[in-house]
Amino acid sequence: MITTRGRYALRVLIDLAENNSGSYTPMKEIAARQGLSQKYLEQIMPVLIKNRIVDGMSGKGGGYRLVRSPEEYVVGEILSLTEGGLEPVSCLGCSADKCERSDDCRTLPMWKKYNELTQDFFNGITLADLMKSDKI
Amino acid sequence: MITTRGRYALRVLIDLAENNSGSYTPMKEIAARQGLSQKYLEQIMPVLIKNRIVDGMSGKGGGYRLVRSPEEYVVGEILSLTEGGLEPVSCLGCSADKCERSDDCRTLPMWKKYNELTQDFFNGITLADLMKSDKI
DNA sequence: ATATTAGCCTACTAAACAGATAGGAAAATT
DNA sequence: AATTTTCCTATCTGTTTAGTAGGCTAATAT
Repeated sequence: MITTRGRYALRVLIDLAENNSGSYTPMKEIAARQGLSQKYLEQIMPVLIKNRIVDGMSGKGGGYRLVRSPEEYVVGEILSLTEGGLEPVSCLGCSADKCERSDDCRTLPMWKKYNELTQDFFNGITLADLMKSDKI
Repeated sequence: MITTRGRYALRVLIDLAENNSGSYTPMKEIAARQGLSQKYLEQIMPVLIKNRIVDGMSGKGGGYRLVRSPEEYVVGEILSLTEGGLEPVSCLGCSADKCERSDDCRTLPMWKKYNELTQDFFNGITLADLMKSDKI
């Protein structure tokens, strides 16, 4: 289940893209427009900063800014970063504690295929696609 | 994320299908073969009984038995029942507290499409498919 | 009768996660 | 120096996950 972290991150990025004036947009504005807690969003942003998804600027006149054009943002990347992966079962996670039954697990191939399906789906959608909803 | 409830339920059904002798298989045997807690499985089984997925028989010689042939079991049904739905975001759940922004939500169409993709994927796989892993 | 087995029920726990709230430090701009 | 804003850390409440433990009843086969 996709949590608020991933969903809110997407909404912030869409908001930034739709209200893009070239300058920085303070989180206060975005939170008000989106009806979300500013403090909670401030917690989600650092991971986007560290991974060069957005550019953050402190001080008066500061805020956040996209660093690419909307077509260059892939939804799968945003969700993976903010959710910490999109794997449908724990055995496929990065902290994969290698199940000893995995060699003859009857369901593992299914989970793997579903994982690929999920990755492909979300990697096939860009921020620009989300803005013109008929593309989805 | 698919939890142990859904994954274990599938493993129980596969075990029943693979060791199908026509008679009833006690949970003790299944738990031992699959390396799972019998008590925990006992918690998961009632939902499968109530929805006529398996047939349970008390007393000596009792246990559980499939009521259909493996080709007639769809993975999506098993997962939906044991997980309580497969929706990727809470706004698509049955206890849908109708988000007031849903009319112009930029991401809702994506979640809906992903939901359909997920349903279609798991509804396209049967227990019989899981048994011959090359089919996946 | 006795042993076996599901079915049901209650209670409990330990750990993690979800969804925040709060306070303040650091940086940058005016 | 004052203000704005990011950025960091801590805390909190409630829920979920993944079990464990125990016992009771009803049904069934031998």
